[in-house]
Amino acid sequence: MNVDPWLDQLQENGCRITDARRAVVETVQNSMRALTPVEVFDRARKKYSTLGLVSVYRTLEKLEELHLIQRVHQPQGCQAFIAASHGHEHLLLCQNCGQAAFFEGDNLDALIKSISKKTGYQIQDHWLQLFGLCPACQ
Amino acid sequence: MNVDPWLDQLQENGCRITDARRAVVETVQNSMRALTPVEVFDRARKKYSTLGLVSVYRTLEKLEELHLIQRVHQPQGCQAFIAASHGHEHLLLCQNCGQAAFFEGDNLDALIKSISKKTGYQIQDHWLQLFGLCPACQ
DNA sequence: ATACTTATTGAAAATGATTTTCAATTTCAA
DNA sequence: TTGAAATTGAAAATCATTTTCAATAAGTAT
Repeated sequence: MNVDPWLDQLQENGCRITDARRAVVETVQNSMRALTPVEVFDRARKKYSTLGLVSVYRTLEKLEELHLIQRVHQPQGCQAFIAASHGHEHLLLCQNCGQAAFFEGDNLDALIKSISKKTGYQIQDHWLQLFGLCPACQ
Repeated sequence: MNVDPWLDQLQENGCRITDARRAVVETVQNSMRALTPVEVFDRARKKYSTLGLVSVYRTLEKLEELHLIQRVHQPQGCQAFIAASHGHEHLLLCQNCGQAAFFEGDNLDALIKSISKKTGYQIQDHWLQLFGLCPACQ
């Protein structure tokens, strides 16, 4: 089997393990911030120089399907990906360096119940994201 | 002066009021859901048939600068715009028909303080968005 | 090890969204 | 009414992403 759980998951879902995939997986896993496809491409190519951008797109698509990575929405754009949270966690992003942290412990039940009553909407899901400065950038 | 506050605002910021801008402004104001540039174009062209898509992009850009409209982020995409909220309000979106409602009254101070302490981040801003079904779609 | 089926590859072309360029037109202040 | 400057739509350019395709490589069966 593989050393890496993401590669395992890919393999279990009928994918073959290739150098291109290894390079993309490793690049995303090693990053503290969300990366765009081109950023993944540039970083991964330092180790695997013949990598194609198309393979980056395809691998990111697979990883997103398997919920191993998730898209990060920001005012500047929504093309970047980061290793996915486990369970119910939300993102906290540094507006200076982009460093990402997850947190849990939001309790929005009371709010959601109140909004549901006021608006008549049946609420199914929520997005919460915090922006600020990481310790190093303050 | 103009009847419409958005047109007033545009004018106050050095813009000229044209039929193209009137058509875009009216279209966005009359929509209960977020619209993409192409959707605005299609709707607005029913009243103003020579409108160009480029003018839609340009007018939306101006309206966003003036905080009269805001971009709406959704799993399916982030190209749509809606009339902006006034003050501190968040979006509630119907996942079936797209109808949007704003709500206020989130109190995240306790959560934010706690996350700030745990992570060391200095928190400056937050995004909160609810998804569900509007009364008509339930 | 070997052969073979099938997924994967990178390059190039195609697509789709958005931006820029430009000459003609229109707004609005003088 | 006039004229400077903003705005227009069309076409071209750009940028991100997807599709197509023939060559290659992974992994299963032999």
